[in-house]
Amino acid sequence: MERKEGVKMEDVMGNPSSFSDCLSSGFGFPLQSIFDLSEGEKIPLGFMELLGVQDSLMMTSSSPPLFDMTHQLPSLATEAPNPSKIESPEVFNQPATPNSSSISSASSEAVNDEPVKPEEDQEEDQQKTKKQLKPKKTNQKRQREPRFAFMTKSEVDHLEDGYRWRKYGQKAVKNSPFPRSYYRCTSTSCNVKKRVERSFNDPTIVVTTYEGQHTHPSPLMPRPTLGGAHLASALSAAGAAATFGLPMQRTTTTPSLYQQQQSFGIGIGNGLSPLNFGHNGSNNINASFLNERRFCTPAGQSLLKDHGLLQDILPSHMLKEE
DNA sequence: CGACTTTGACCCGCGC
DNA sequence: GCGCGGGTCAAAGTCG
Repeated sequence: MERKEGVKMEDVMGNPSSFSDCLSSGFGFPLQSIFDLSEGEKIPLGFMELLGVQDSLMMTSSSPPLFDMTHQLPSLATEAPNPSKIESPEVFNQPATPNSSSISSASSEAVNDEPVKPEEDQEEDQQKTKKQLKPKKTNQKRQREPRFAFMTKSEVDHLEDGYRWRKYGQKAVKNSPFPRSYYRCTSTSCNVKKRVERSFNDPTIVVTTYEGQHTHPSPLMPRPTLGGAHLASALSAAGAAATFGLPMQRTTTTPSLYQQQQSFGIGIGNGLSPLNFGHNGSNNINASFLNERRFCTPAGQSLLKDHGLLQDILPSHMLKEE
């Protein structure tokens, strides 16, 4: 059940227009252009499977939109590439508007995750590190941290997110010319990982998957001051960002690149994810943000029809909303 | 010299 | 059981 029951993007997105309506209402400005998929067109879905995404749904904004969404997003409309550009749907089924946004999700492969590993596990990790190739316990499945994935339109692979990451691996991705990179938070005792890869169909889109929760504040930047109409969503994203190290817009040596980034995500997670984001408590905001999402039922309805792990994760009353 | 990246090998889970 | 693909490790190389 771990891999097979991934929620396809079409399930997540449901009716595209409804989904965009949903987003619009959530963000307070039109996003239609972003999600304006022509009928019959497939919605992104490969990513979810690719990411092993499953389970419940949450959405959050992150990254540049976090701080300047009104400026960023409308520009997306004009940037939307020609859908006819899409190729090889059998491989990736890239969104019709690939640069439109980030679709993210968090899986709940580790429903019982805790931010901090128990001592036993830590010892085990250490042992594993020392005796890397030694046999592992057989009856204990490798537990995965909850994951949160999102797509970001960016020309740089490794988005600055306030945390320091060490790359520990890179693998070629099947059916994709772009490799997947594996990063780990450099902070000791922080076991957050992330994977970064480019969309096969739209190389300008970077798919970032965070796994685990930071057990420490960002070493590189203080929590930004947020305000204005998008505070709620911004904070929501900030909560996720704080936890997962989502890219946050900040001044860098390549500001132009970051200005091009556009992302927000649909977190697909277990009970933990949306509401339990953040190690230090932006939960309420997340919750309210999610409530907004929750009542955008068309997408949710469609989503919920795909059962898989969702049923296990979403509150029952959400399931009944269809 | 420490931090980080690259890269090939290995392990593990899953599907057939 | 076998093969495939994803994920991880760690030695070697690179960079500042």
